[in-house]
Amino acid sequence: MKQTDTKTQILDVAQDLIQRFGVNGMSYQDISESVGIRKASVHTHFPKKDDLVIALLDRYSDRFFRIVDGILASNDAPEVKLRRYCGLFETTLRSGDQDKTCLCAMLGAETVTLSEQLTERVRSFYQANEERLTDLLDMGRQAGSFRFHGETQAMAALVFTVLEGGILVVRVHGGADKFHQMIEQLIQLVKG
Amino acid sequence: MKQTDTKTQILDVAQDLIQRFGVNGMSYQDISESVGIRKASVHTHFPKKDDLVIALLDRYSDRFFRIVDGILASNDAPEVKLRRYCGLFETTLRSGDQDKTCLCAMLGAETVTLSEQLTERVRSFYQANEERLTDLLDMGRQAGSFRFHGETQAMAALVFTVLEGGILVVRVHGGADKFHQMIEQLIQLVKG
DNA sequence: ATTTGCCTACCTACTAGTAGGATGAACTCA
DNA sequence: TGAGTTCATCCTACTAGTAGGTAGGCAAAT
Repeated sequence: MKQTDTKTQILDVAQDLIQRFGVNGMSYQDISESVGIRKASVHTHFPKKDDLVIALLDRYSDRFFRIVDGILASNDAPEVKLRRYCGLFETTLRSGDQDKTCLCAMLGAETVTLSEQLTERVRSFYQANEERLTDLLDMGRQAGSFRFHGETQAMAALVFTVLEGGILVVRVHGGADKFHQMIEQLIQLVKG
Repeated sequence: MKQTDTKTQILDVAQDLIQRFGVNGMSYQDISESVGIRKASVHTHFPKKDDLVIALLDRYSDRFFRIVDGILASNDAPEVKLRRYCGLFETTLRSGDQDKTCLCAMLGAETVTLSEQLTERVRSFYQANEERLTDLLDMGRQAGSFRFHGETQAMAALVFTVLEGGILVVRVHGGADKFHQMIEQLIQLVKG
């Protein structure tokens, strides 16, 4: 019980730090200060930094896709599903001090400095998202609620990039409100 | 002459490193090794890291907007202008090992860890881009070649985000070819 | 004669990671 | 039941390496 507590606390703190400052902007010292244990004790739970980030990515992916698949399995109209999906990213951005990105967006920006293990996990997160988006867009198209030009896959890639790239970019200028406005514009284009 | 040479060399190397690894992933040691002088000598030219990055941002902005304004002032059709503008980002991504981002895209992702001075410069880079894009989209709309829904400003923000955010994201999965495909899809949506 | 550019040598602070000891809870077995 | 054992967690103390930055000297050009 207490064991899980500390481990979970470490993961929670590390996730928050990475979502704001990035993997390279987060240190074991930062974690230890936030959790209230010594730096060496953090290493007890996650010997190497990669161990921590991998555990983090796995937990994040699991949680994220459980929510996404819940949205996709619902009886909502395609447009509502799309709005709820986009809302996940907006909610992340609006949480805390409005400077939190998607974990995998941050890792994506840092990809060149990361181990192949990490990059591979981020890549499969991206891929899984695009696949689900492709399905969603396809269904919406068949239902007649989406009328965009071009291939569904290209549109899915575009939507995902706006969300994942946008959450990084808007922190500099415009913030969550601008992010919201951009998503709205995007959805209008999807509807055609 | 020789002074300018070294200074320029430092700027060139630093820009390349930041575009790939980020400000926090680049060190004076890295620069000194690439240029072939000692670390302390880099400090002679740019005492603080912020001095270097500010000089870099100013040079980058000047060069970038000289090119952009050249495109906008040309006699090309709006669609051609838009393609040439997007092409600037794609060219950056395709240069070197295909892992180079826009300088301000990288700084944008790192914004939370940067000084206000730097963030302010990145912000004005973003703003200036969106203004020019808004003008371009407006002209294209009036000429009848662009028929997108929604406000021009929202569309400009969307286009810019796809370019600046996309150049970060596609390095993980898809690379320059995917980036190209996304831009193509975006232009189709702008044309309506 | 002063400035410029580069050097060696150094500083403090911080990075990830390790060694080994103290504590305490849980399990084992006579 | 009680003694011994194992194991997890946390600790202090440390390593080697890297970060940004400084002090001060030397040589060549202005």
